[in-house]
Amino acid sequence: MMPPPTLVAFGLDLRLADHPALTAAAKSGAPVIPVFVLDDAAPDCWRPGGASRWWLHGSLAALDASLRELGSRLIVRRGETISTLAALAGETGARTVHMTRRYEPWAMALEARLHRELPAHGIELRRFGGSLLFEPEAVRTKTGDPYKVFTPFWRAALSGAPPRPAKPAPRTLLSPAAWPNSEPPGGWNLRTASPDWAAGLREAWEPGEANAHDALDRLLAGPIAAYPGDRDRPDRAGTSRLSPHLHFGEISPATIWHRVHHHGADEAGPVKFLAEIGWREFSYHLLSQFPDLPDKPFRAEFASFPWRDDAAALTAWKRGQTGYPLVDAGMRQLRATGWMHNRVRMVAASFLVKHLRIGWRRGAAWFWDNLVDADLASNPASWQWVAGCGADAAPYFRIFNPVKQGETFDPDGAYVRRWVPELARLPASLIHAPWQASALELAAAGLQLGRDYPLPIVDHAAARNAALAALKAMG
DNA sequence: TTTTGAGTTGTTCGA
DNA sequence: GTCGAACAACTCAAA
Repeated sequence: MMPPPTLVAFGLDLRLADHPALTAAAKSGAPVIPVFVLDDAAPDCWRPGGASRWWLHGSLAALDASLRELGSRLIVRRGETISTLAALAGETGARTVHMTRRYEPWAMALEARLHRELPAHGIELRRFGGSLLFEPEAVRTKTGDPYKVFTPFWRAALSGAPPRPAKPAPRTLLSPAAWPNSEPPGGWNLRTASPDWAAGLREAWEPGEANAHDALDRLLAGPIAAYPGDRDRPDRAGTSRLSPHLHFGEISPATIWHRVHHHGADEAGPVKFLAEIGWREFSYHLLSQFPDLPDKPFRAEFASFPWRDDAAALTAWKRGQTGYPLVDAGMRQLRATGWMHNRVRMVAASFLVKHLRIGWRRGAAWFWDNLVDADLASNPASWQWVAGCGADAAPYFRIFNPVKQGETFDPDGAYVRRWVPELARLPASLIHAPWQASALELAAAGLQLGRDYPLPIVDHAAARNAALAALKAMG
């Protein structure tokens, strides 16, 4: 007699390799029913934005295809999580649900409810790690408090036991006697056909576990050696581009950690790259300890900061029409590809928060809707860091100069030329500050400022001084 | 309890 | 053009 099947409820863990919840189900000898429940109505659930939904569609399709190679498949259902899982258990006779632990406040509340309420349906819930290298409660100061500064956090994390070894994907999965019905995810409208705003996403990305591993391979084959410097160059392919794969759990941080560590544990490139994985860990550590992170400034005095309400400026920022080429290039890259280079994210975010003095939550909301790697830990933690109200935040006088940043990190202007083509014919010496071009130079570049490309919507020096004054007044 | 050293990513000014 | 100092003071984490 076959034991009752186990439901493996997928979330942000859309992979087969190094998936403790799946591996445990496979090893138990019971049939495995992989399910994904889209619960858009869960309270405060931060439903994925447009770019994330596009990615989710592709990632679910890839997971289903991988499961079919093992003779299994992915069952997808849309609805309230608890009743949907209970219904599936009723249809299949399942008595156990496996899932990977999550750390978003709404997800932790949902898991607590599942833990409480599933037994009434005769179902046992088992939760597993796998989305982080270190569980948040495992990294504590000597007094037992959570860390609030990155460097001691990461030092303490690295000084303990190394992350568990990555598990291989299960080689076989037992099928149930009969598969329950699955909805066609195509009917979920995760990807809208018209208007086809996703053309740029398709060109830039391919979701799925295999592509996540390809991205890691590419990093290790070359860019990792020059990572400490090249990661800051938006005109080069110096970053890993792993963020959306990691967000959706197509690859586990433990897999990354061990492969990078094996590649060169003491070299500057691997150390720096793993520190970026560390920032992801730190953000989750913060979110799990301070669930208000997405909504409230970590430093409470910022609650009274007089953010400006300037709809026209906000729109100009979103559209990449601020008149500052590096900011505009980044904002257009975001809209076109669902991603923005990290260095440019800092500059664009700083511009919104300091030059325009528009609140960080407005910026975070736009990023949430447009990033394929939109993440409820990293996104608000990083915005708060830039705004100066976060944990371990930049000092208030640290205001990025978008011209200087462009000249330093995009010295030839290649990045700006790519994303702001109306400036493409300007020489490198003018491309980050086109308003300094003479009439002759503008004519030679076929450019009329104010018509083809905006004049700066604020003056850098004046905006900088106003931000410094406002921040000083708050303290 | 008190003390001490340190803290992702910058800019500007004046010598 | 290059360099060091100033930009503030505070909080965190460990000794």
